[in-house]
Amino acid sequence: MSRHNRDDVVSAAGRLFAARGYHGTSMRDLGRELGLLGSSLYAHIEGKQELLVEVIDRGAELFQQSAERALAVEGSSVDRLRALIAGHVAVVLDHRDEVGTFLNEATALDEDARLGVIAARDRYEAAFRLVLRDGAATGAFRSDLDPRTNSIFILSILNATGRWYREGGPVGRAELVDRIFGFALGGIQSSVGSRS
Amino acid sequence: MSRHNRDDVVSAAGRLFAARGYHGTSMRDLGRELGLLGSSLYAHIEGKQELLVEVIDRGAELFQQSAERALAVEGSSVDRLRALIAGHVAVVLDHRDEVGTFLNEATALDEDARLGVIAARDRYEAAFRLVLRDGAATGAFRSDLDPRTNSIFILSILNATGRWYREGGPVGRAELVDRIFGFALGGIQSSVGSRS
DNA sequence: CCTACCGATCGGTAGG
DNA sequence: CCTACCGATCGGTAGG
Repeated sequence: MSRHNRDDVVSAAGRLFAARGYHGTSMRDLGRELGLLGSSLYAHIEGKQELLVEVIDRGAELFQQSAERALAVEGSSVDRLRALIAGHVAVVLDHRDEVGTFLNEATALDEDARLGVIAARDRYEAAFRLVLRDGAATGAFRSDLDPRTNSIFILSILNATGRWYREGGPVGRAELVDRIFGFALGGIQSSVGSRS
Repeated sequence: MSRHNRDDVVSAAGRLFAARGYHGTSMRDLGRELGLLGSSLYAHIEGKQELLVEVIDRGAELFQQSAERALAVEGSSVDRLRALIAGHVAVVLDHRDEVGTFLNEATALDEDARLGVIAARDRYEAAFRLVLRDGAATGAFRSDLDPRTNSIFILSILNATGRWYREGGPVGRAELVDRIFGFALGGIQSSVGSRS
């Protein structure tokens, strides 16, 4: 019963990499997860590192697609920021394993692949910078704040959601998005406090 | 030349755990870092796991002390929030290794120690919740927002700083604190956007 | 802190 | 996908 294909192996790898880390997962662990021996995995893949690359690529791809959809939203910069936030939350919650591995295990990648991930992250962050800059130009956001810093702040909140948010609790997914969006908007619009 | 004491070993362990992760660091790696053999480390410690516990305990302790100092600040809730943020940034930047290990490698802890760390994190987060609640009660912050959610948002930004901020760049440490503080204040004070 | 190890486990391969 | 392995490396110990 239950032969496995390459996709099953990559998915299971994502599960274990996210839960125990790349170096904390052995090929035998991964085999056990699928009901087969560690050595049998090599019928599907070439090596352990290849699995890590593939899981992380999936995560990167999901984020990039989300950004493209969000940037295509008609309306104001505020609308596109909201779409970026909603899209990011959806990716994190619908693909916890790939995202967790993407965010936490990229350090275990070989040099070349790691540089590729860094570049992918910067392309993704650029979508946020673009929206913040546009919004500042049109007066939707304050124009005296650094778009890069604010992009990082918003992404910090978004990337951390997978660490604490649990579905099925008192706060629904839409409410979560509202709260993040509201918090972020306050951070880039208001002129309260010590900022002149 | 250069005999080592237990503290040296723990510090070096923090360096490697933060850089490559607990499972990515071997006792021989750690020995090499100190100029001795892996087996020689056991003159100073009982086991690898003990090193992880100790590094993470140092991180937890630093945050707890910072919170206590911040809560003792005379003045308004806004002043104490600022002190919490400034203290957190200082701990992250002055103790990158312990903090990085505390934040990213706690999953590698044995069950009991891991539960202890979770409890320590909650105690620390409670300081933020307390200040947000006080500020809401005195009218300094909006009272219709959930203190726990906003604490998590602020801590998400703070915990991520070690991942991107580099000292010696265009943004100084005081400026970094200002930006985080301003962003957070906007998030909890303003009533812009879709929040009623 | 080194020498000289230990048994266990690692990623991976040959051959079926 | 299993059997039967391989050399390398793992955390750790005894004895000095």
